[in-house]
Amino acid sequence: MKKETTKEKMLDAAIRLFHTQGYAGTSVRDIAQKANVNVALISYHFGGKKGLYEQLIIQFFEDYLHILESELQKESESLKDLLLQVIRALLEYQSKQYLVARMVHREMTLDSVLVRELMSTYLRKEKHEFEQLIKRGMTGGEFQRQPVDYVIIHLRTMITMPYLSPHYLRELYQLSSNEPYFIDRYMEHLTRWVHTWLCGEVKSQPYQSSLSAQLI
Amino acid sequence: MKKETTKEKMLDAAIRLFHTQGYAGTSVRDIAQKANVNVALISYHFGGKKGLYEQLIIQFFEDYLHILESELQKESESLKDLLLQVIRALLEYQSKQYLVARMVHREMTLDSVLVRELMSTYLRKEKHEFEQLIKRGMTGGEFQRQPVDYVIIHLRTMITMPYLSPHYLRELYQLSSNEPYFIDRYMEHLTRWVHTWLCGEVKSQPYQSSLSAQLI
Amino acid sequence: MKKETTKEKMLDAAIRLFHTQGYAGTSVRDIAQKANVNVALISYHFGGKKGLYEQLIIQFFEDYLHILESELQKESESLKDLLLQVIRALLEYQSKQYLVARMVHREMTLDSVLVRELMSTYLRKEKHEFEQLIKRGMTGGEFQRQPVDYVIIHLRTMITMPYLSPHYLRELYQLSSNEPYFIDRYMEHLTRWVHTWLCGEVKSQPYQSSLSAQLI
Amino acid sequence: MKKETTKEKMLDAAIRLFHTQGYAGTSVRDIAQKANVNVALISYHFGGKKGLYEQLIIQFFEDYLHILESELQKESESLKDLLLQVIRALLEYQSKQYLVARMVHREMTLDSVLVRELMSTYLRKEKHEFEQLIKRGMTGGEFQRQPVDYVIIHLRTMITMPYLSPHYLRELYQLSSNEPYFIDRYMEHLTRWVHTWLCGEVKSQPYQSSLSAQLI
DNA sequence: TATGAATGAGAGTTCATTCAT
DNA sequence: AATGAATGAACTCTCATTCAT
Repeated sequence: MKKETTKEKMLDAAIRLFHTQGYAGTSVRDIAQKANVNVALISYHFGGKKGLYEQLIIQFFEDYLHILESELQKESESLKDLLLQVIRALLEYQSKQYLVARMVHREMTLDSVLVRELMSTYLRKEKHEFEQLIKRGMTGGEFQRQPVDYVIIHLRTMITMPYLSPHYLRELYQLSSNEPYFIDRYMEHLTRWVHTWLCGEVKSQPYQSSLSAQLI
Repeated sequence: MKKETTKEKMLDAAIRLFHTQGYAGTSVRDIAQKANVNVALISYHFGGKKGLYEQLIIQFFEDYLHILESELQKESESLKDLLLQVIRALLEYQSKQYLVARMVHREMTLDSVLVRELMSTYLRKEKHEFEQLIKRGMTGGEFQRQPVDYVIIHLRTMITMPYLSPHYLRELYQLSSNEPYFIDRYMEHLTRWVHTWLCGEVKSQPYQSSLSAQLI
Repeated sequence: MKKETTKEKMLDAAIRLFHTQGYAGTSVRDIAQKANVNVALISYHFGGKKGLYEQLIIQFFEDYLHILESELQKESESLKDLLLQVIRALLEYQSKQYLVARMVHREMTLDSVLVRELMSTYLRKEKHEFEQLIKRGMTGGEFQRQPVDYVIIHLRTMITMPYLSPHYLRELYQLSSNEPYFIDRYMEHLTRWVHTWLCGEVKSQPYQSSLSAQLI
Repeated sequence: MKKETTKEKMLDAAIRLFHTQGYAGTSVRDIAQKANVNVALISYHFGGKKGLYEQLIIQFFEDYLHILESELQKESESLKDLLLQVIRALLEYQSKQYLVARMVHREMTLDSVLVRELMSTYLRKEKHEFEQLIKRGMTGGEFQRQPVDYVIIHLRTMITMPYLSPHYLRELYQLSSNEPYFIDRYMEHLTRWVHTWLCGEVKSQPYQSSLSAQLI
């Protein structure tokens, strides 16, 4: 087993606590205690609580965007398949580190200088990439013509929802947004959404799914 | 001009600050200063910061549920129209006091004792009401058969989205979730969603809208 | 006996500690402990350690300048007597609160924003008042003509010396700058200085003083 | 170009910072950063912050006293000239390393164990040397009889003044105590002081100086 | 109701020093 | 001789609440 460095221990502890209690609700002493390291090391290694926090968020967005862009460069039979592939990749990435994902998405609901900066760098790019894809599909006739903005908003809402409302899903539907099982099920739903909504395909027969039959 | 009572001044100030900085990020001194009242009065009137906070949240949910339930008792031509009427009412209610709405929805993304209590009282009821409506529609053939849970999750996600991601909408799409204009536009989108997704109506012709034509 | 208010207790304790250990060498806990009050009250009443410090210094200079100006407006037989009267008044004022005086004069040897501000407000005025007096004496023939600046520097140096070098005086000469006895003795010296140096009076006979005879 | 050793770099940085912010107001990290060396080296080379500090002060006094004593052993026409020669030598020494001089003289205004030790070793010797000189002059009739102690205090005050109040001189009189020009001008003043005060010479004519005429 | 003072706990950060390398 | 990490104590200040008036 690989030994965790002090920095890693601190990052891990911080993620857990920020996720549960939020940034302002978490003290550096909490973090240090959970990580079993000296309190002063947070300032030493990250330049303070805020620095640690921002490092986590920025790292998340860097990786998130990298996945989005590299997925979009892959080849695919159709734009529809490409889109579904991208969606799945983003869900899986978030699922893999769902604590950070939840922390980040909640942070983005606040109105702060940091949030505005993150918006104008990462989310602007994300929006641009989605736009390109959707517009190409519309031009090529694969996607139905409709307001692009609302499509993207709708799409993004559904991609982030499991990490913005994990407790709602868990408490009321016994769904764990961080388990692979959930992604498979959720992808079914999203696939249907892409087919009917975006491509305008007529469903010739009633809904059928071995997996989710019991939920009807 | 009506004079604001001390309690009202405090509530107003608290809403603004909780909305901007979150609960833990707001101090009672901030609130008292913004409300221009003595700090000790927060403990006196609300039994402390937490009491003030909970009062705001509970009041929101009480009203929210009341609207949901009273709308559901109204008569309507079809369940589809009833559903759309409910959606609009909930959007309008949240829009009317969007600061509280944003505060509440963000709070629900945390994991605390309070959240779990709110879930099991208010959101459980909300889920139940939606379930009744959807299931009735499916039984009667008005709605397509599909997993009810995912429909509700999808529905609720779209109803709360404008108040969970207001800054995203504003920064990247110049959309203000608290303006009546937005609700009209957003309802168009949701109406289409209900028609195609829930009712399975085939769109015989390309998307047409005088309002949003320029967005295509 | 009059009861000391909390603010007064804090000011007293702060003076003693700042005097002994300097500003940076004194902690707010030291002050609070010595004053027997809660630490938080320093921030509450003075807006922090720095605020308390500055209040002490500014108060000193305000009073110092007030004494200087009011003494200068008194009537006197000669400018020489007026000057000596002013010197004595300033020495007595400093002696009365010698702890603050020492603290302030030491602070003025540092180079900080605060010091520059104090210089350009209080010490500039002090310089101006001295200048007026000296120049009047020179014009009237009472004082010998010589570089005014150096006279003032010399004068001020001697007025502040007992409070800048109290430990030197105490350790090596057993002189206590805060005792009335010292002022009388020191005034003898300064009187001679004013007579011979400023007025150019010839000393017709060897030095005679009942008080200081033993020191020859 | 000569390369500065690590120890020298640290000493230089320390002098600058102690001079500006005082001992307690300067952190070892400040020093290490300014010197561009590792923090731990301060403890390694000097046994800690205090060690570094004391080394600077003791070095200053050692040199100071050495100059005083060696100047006093030189031959001179008169004691008056010898005294003036000593004064100039001490001013020049302090001027050469005015940062340390200022730091040391300010430190001596505090009340600490270190200060008392320095007093009883170096300043006691300084006092003794001055005493010898003055008393010899009085016995020989060259100096006027008067209280020796006050003469020495007065003398020492004027020798240290430029390094105790450099900012006062700079801000209000545009005088730089560390420039050779200043010493020349200041020596004029001190020479006059020695002549009139100590030797009791009658000034037969008004003050005349090509250098300072404009200051009258 | 309303106020300003007071409280004790805890916040984040910096401190001088020590340690293993 | 030099380094970067680590330590535990101390720093100033703010926290939510309580108290007497």
